[in-house]
Amino acid sequence: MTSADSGTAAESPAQPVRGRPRSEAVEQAIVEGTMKLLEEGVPLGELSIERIARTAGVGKAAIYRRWKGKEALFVDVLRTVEPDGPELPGTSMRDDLVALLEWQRRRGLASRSSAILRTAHAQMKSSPRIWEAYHSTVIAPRRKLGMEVLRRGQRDGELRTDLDVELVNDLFMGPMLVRAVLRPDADLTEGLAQRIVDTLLDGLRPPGAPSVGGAAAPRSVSSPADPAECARSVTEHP
Amino acid sequence: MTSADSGTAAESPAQPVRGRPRSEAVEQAIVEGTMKLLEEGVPLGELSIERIARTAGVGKAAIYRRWKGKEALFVDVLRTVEPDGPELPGTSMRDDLVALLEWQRRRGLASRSSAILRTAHAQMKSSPRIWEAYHSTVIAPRRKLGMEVLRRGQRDGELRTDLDVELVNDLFMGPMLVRAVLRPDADLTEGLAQRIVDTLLDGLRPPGAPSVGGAAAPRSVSSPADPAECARSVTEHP
DNA sequence: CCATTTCGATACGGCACCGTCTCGTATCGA
DNA sequence: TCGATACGAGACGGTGCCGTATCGAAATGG
Repeated sequence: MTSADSGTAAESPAQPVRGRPRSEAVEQAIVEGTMKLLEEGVPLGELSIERIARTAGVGKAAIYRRWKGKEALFVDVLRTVEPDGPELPGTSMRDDLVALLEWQRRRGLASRSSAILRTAHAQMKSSPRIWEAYHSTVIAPRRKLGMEVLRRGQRDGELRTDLDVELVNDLFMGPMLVRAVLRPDADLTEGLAQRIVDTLLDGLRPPGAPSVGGAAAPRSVSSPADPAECARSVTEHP
Repeated sequence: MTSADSGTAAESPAQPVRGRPRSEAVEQAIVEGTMKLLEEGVPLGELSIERIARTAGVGKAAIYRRWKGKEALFVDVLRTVEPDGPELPGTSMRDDLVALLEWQRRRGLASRSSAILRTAHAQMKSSPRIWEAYHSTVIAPRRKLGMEVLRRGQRDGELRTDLDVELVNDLFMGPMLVRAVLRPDADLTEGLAQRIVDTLLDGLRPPGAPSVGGAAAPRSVSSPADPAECARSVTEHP
């Protein structure tokens, strides 16, 4: 994708590579060294090419030969470290959601992924390029996956159809993301994914649906009687 | 309270201040300048005493006279910028939760608070002192407040008693936090707090409990018998 | 009036890093 | 064998920041 060149480049169709080829081992050492530093909690601001070169045991030139600067390198590392998305069982929306959340939970437990995740979120405000790369390669696909699961759930009668799937997606992912990303000391015990999904489903499942727990009376949720007159009452704050 | 403590000595009980007193304006200029830089997205790693002094229009010595270093200053800025917690209406658990989430939403919309919040989260991994200060002065009290609201809700029959309040708290706060803190481009439209709380409550409310307004059907959520209650359904979603 | 302390400004030596460039060596294609 | 390129190492001048010190000018109390 964008800027792909900077990445593990060397994809030149017709290239009469004349001299010594670039060492793949050096490539890996650089990325690995960067990840190691990131894992140790070194913020992006304290990362320097010289320090990475020292850690990786390579010369500075070897890095500048491949990447334009620290930022481009970081984007590549971001893409490299990202684990593959979870495999969805496909048996039901509920099971798929559990799988998605369970994957997030494990990811939060992995220090490598976790630390880099944090740094990425930290820097995205100051560096639109990093945020752009991270969003398009990591967040967007995962989010899209969640949406599809939810929409399928709506078709199959596992999820109320009167709700905005964007919101529902955040209702499911939010709690786990907060624990995995925002709070380093949070509880991420086994079974958390199921608990979240099932607790939420108890209210999200449409009236007559079978599955885990029985649902009860029908409910009509969002049909405002008269928006005009009840519009405020909660909206004012000094 | 703002300033004048934590960082440096300052609070000496009986001090025969002999010479020229420290200017309160200088104090404010320093904190204000730091906030301005933080707002602009400058990460903590790129913040320097010299840059702060330049921005604030003060001498470096004026800063070193008050704070031990960049970290101590940042902790003080953190405390200063943090807005007061929300006032809870106390009419019901549901209303209190809406107030809590609404406060988070507004906070997410305020660029100042938001940017500093992000930076704080970014740096806490690498700097335990900052995380400690931020956690004890900001996160812990707010979290405690949420817990109390939920426990009171359990006592009053507004919330199922078979659920872990820690988890429930994350179920409520997670979605809003994700949008406010993690995703800079997220949707934070008016009425989001109500939508989250009510959608979740539809499953969190114990079986036989009456709706907010009381009376009638257990689960008929939005049959607005009470105008104060129908505010939740105001969504104006694009 | 004078000692004391703060003010902005700035000079100081030191340090880490920047990005480029040059070594001597290693490794490829021709 | 030879030209080209990559390798680690590190020299190079430049930049920005560090934390301290010093300056003359305010501002306070005794």
